Amino acid sequence: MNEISTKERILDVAERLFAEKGIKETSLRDITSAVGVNCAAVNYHFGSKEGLIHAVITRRLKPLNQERLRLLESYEAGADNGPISLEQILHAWIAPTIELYLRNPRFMYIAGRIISDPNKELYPFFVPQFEQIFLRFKDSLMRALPNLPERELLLRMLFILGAMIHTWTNYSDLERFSSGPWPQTIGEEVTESLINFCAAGLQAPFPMQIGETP
Amino acid sequence: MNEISTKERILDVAERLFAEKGIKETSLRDITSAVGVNCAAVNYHFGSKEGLIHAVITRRLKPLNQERLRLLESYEAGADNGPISLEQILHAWIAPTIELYLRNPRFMYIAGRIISDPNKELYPFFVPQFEQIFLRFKDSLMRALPNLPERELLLRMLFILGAMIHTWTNYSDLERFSSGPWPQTIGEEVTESLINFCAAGLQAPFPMQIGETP
DNA sequence: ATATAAAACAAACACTTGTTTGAAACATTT
DNA sequence: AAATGTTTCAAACAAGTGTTTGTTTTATAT
Repeated sequence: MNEISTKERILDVAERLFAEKGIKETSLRDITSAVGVNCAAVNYHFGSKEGLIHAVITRRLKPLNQERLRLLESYEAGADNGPISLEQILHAWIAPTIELYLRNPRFMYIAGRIISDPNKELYPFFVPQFEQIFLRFKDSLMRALPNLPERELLLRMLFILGAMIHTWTNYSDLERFSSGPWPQTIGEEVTESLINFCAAGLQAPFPMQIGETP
Repeated sequence: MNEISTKERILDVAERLFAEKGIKETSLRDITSAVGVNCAAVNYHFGSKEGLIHAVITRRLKPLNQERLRLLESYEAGADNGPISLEQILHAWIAPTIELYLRNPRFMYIAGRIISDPNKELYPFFVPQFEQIFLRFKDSLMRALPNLPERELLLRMLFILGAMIHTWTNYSDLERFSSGPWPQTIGEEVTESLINFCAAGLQAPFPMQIGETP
């Protein structure tokens, strides 16, 4: 009755292997043999390997961006048309990713990898899912930082994106540099540190800026 | 006389193709046919594909880290044993990468990709080249920020690393979000913005910290 | 010029890749 | 129970992978 369908089991295993070995480095036979089905199952259920990749991505990315938008709008509604704090904007942007990471660490590896992939095969599919939400947050940040030139704001958003993605994918590497014990997985505390760091970076005085109101 | 050896031409082309298509996605035949030599040339000169990859990396990474160390030590020598500014530390860490990027944008793509690659095949080779210099900068930062707990410092260094790498590899993506004209390549100005952003982030007050001396 | 070493070559090797095919097993509906 | 549609399977396909082999060309040294 409550069995998981083959289609969904393929998605789960593919997500895991994509994260562990990389997308290109994972063969369909790796996936299907781990699931325990025939190698043709992927082509049957998803049409092609690319179809499988798309399905793996969309399954997580859609709810993630919906949650981001939901949070941002709830904060903005609470401040009725007034500007909301940087911390709130950053929280709406970052917190859902950490929640998703806590529930499913593997997907974040995949997302981070696709974004930093110079082979832009997946870009035409991936970027449009980000465009809308990115512009939405850009608008929010422009209202919160009215004196910051657009170019500088975009650069700082790029820095934030990089810090966030890199934290997902490389947090565990820090263990070797720590003299004390190092928690194996990312927790709420890291979210706070990241938001804290980024908020300070966003508020950094812009060198060329004159007559700024603090 | 002044001809470029086959070995070096292979390195140049491999670097270009690795950056454009990815390492795993680039076949030896892609490289050798672009150079105009036989497909066995790579195995002859570098032993294997992995040998070629190692050679491509080391050629750029070694001078980069040497320059970073040189800058850091020159700053520290100028302050005779006193603490040096965050901006100086960050400059020693970031500026050489941008200089390398200006001279050779392609390598930075490769480096960024290897770091964010979940397939850790290249890690045992790549990370040791970073370990020493990373610890060196960690020490410098700990002296400049004596009140910051080690864990928080390491996290912030991770954020900085991510911002830097992501800027190398994804700067051009910002064009689509800019309403005005967007310079195609990264210039000195971006370095300054990055250092500015990271310095502010490093100096962010740590929530759990009490009795801090500014 | 001749011997010796280095470099480049064509051709094949064994292997893996994503995909397709046609038949078998299963489930559902009539 | 028979017919229909869905899912799974074994087997093969064509194309591409890194690597090895033995030979030929080129350069260097005696």
